[in-house]
Amino acid sequence: MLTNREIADTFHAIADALEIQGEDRYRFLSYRRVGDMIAELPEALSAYAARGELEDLPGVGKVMAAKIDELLRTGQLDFYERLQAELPAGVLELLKVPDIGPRTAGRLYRELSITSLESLREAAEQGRLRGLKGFGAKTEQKILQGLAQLATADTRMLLSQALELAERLLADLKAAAPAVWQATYAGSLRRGRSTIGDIDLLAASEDGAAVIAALTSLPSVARVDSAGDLKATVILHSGPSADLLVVPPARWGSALQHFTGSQAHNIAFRELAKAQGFTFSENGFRASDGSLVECADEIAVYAQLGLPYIPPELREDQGEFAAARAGTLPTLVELADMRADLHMHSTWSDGHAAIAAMAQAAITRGYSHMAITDHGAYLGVTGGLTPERALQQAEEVARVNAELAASGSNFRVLHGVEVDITPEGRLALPDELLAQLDIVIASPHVSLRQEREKATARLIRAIEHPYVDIVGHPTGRLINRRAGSDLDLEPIFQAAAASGTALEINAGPDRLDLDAPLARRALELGVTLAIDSDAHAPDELAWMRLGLITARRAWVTPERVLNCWSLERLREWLARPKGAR
DNA sequence: GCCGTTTTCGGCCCGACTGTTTTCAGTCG
Repeated sequence: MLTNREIADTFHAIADALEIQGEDRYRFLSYRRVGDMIAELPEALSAYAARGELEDLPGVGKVMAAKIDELLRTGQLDFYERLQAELPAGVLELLKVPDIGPRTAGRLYRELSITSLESLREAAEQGRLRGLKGFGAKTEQKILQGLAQLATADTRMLLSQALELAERLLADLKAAAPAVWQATYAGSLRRGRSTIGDIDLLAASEDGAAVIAALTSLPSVARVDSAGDLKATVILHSGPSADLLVVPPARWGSALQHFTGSQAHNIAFRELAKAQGFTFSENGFRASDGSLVECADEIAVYAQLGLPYIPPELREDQGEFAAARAGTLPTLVELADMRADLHMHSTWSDGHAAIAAMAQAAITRGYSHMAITDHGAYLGVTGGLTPERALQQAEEVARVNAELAASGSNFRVLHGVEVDITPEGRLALPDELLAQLDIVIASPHVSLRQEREKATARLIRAIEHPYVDIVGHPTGRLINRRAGSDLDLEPIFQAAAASGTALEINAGPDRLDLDAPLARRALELGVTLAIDSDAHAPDELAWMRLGLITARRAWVTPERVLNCWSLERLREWLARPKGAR
């Protein structure tokens, strides 16, 4: 059975092929929109198909539904096969090169028989491109540069890397350009996606040219790709590119809304504006008489169409407009709601700090409690806790709590463990020990390549274990390095909801697992969530921010998150038999 | 190819920057 990802890729390929062939704009756009929609879908397409709901999906009509159905049933698509026969797959690859779009790709294929990145490079090096009408030496150079860039920038940045880079760039820009009144990052970074392609920056200033000049002369900038009076694109020494847009302060709101996206959200928003007699752009709302309504903040942008403010993390055209109209937008969890971090390690296993030091760091972050959850001994985990050492650790936790109480602090440390889930779904520590601990996280660390059926049964068995409170990083994915386990998530979420087991949004920068679409579906099915740093050092408690952003993208409210509960409420929940939670 | 608070046909988001074509198409976000 094809995954949503594979089917989305097929639709994107169809859209690209149709566009290169010069098909009607709105025909290929409809394929692209459906591809985008499928990529963000919370449930497997087969589930919608089984319920006969394909045509209820936005942008899917009879034709699209039949194509999805054919892909699900046969694993291939006749229509797509025929397209591929007309247009070699290598031609679609050309679209990955910056500055090569569908028109250019089509001409390169038809006029120079270029069918791969390799043959494109040869043709450019031999100076054959400039023979084409409209192509000069400069264009040829740009294409060669684009090909080189493609070879280096093959993976997207982690959210954590992009945040750090953007914040440094903003600081540098503000220092170099006094004319900047306000500046922030926008794009997929502001929406909190788990990986980021390039950095989008927005600055408010009355002197756009000065701000653009300041950006292009920053030491961190390797190359200027384009630069006008209002926007510029630069390539950074560290590899990624950054786009800067400069607008007058009076247009800050409309520009920020425009530049934050997503594209799908913007299209839907602009269609709404149109229905109310406006055209909307980064400059504001233009009425039919030509007058312009400027918006200094985003609240005014949404208010113009009678909508409440929609937080950036929700702007994916995944139901946020309907919720906004109905007044049912969620009150998203915030950093200030977080009272605890319930998954972290100390020198008792593979962490780098003592329990007391981790507690101090947690106190500094404003938490009221935390759980220390060192690894249980199993297979390769070095220094994992044996039952004996776990009991010794309990004494240290008690000492730390006694010292905290003696110093007048109300902060408390819960004693837990992160126990391994064996390939069969058993736990790697004895029940007698687990029963004595305050909190138990069970996580998969080994045998992550099991068959779907086995992997699913394994996780459900752990979820249903009477002493498991949280399942940590449920899929085991590592961003850019390892896909998660092949899991049937619906029954897993149902089991978690029914058994009163929380599922984790692990905030580790390369985990973010569950990711946002999965966490959103888990929430819909009634699962309680935990958002935890999995810190191995005091500084890493700051990773909570990444988990929080991911949770917000999943429409998570504080009520549904263990970490947002008071210590009393959490203790009460932990003390209850699992079936009664 | 889809779709409906100007509905079942006629629309479909918007604008800046670049190169090269002296008036704009192509690309991008």
